Amino acid sequence: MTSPTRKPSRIQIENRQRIRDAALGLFSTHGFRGTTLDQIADACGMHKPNLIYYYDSKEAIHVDLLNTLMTEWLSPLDAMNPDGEPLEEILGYIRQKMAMSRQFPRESRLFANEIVQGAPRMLPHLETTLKPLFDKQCGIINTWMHAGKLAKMHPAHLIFSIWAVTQHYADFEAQIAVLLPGDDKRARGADQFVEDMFRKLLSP
Amino acid sequence: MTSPTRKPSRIQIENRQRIRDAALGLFSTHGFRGTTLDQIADACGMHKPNLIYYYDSKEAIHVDLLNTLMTEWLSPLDAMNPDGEPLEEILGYIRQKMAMSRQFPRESRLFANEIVQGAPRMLPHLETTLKPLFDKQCGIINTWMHAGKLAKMHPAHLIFSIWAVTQHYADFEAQIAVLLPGDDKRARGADQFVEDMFRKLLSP
DNA sequence: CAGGTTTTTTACCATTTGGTAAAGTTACGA
DNA sequence: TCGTAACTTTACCAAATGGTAAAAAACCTG
Repeated sequence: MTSPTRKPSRIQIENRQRIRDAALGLFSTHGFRGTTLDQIADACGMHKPNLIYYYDSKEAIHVDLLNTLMTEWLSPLDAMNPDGEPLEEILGYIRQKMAMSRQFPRESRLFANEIVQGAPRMLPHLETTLKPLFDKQCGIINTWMHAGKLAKMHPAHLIFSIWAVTQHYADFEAQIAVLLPGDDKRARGADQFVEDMFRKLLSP
Repeated sequence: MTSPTRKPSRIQIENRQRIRDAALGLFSTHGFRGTTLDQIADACGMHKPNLIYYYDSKEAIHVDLLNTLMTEWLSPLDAMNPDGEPLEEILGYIRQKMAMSRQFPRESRLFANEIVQGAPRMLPHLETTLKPLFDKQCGIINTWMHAGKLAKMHPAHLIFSIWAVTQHYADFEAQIAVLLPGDDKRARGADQFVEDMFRKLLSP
């Protein structure tokens, strides 16, 4: 690999992307230890030493994935506007989370795997990146509640419940597919239910 | 091992239990592939070949755990009484799920790991055991709703949301511990929030 | 307490797996 | 177009890992 200061070549950008995409699929369904370098190499049509040429180790791929995805995964939370209409801001956030569960289930499961196992590779990132954002948004929600715009409740637990319910549709998809077959209108039904649920909960 | 028809000896019962207990802790935090036989042997003070004496393979331990725990994990759902007071029956179920999240987080995470990864070793069990119970309880809830005892909503999604919110406290504990430190009153706050949330949601 | 049965331990093995060395090939700027 | 740096491939390795063979020890029952 070239010196760390040099900007990456076109080939580097492309191949790192190929690796991340293949690794995302595998890590998200088999976990870190359940995925082998050979599987990743296979999935992206490269040879194993070639992966190590682009990433120092298997763990480096995993860490890069987590860090790369963390920001975009959180961006809808950051986008909540303190000056907006409170109920619509939160419902908008919930809608985005539901859409992400459907469009990016691999990302959701990657994080789920990591957190369920105690966040061994992400705890620092949670402290430095997630925590400040979380606290800020809790503050905004709290302001809204005290202004009488929303029903009063513990903002942190409210966010937890939003994460729990929305991500559940991606993370526990295997179970849901068994219990509620015929997936045509499943997505719409879920959207409807979740929106109604939080609207009722939040209405003052 | 002795013939399969013979009833297990005292030592067999004890040692299988020791193995399951150690394996539960490890599988639930490192996943199936992330746990080694040596780790399990270490954790229960036995030698590796001794594990294989009691269980045919590492996978056999995992499967036995999942099957053994599935029933007790679901028993509160089964306990919902069609002739009881609807709101109290469901809130009672929710309280039990919250208590289980706190008392048996290892079990919760074991299942979470398994389901997130596509339930590779549990799909048949979900179909045969969980699905019928789930359908039955959805029917009961539906009856209650049509009798005007509860707000009308999709019963399946209601159960999903209960599972999502209650199990979230066990499965994502690592994240919650970062975001809401000072765990003294965290449990009480969670119980309060979840109960209020579903009471408001379900009131007709 | 004798003798077989169950349980534990030691030594070992084949495969898998993350990673390396180094030669070979391709891309690209001067 | 030529030389060098970037990239790819082949061959390989040490450690980890799931599991076995068989001897040794502990246990139970007649």
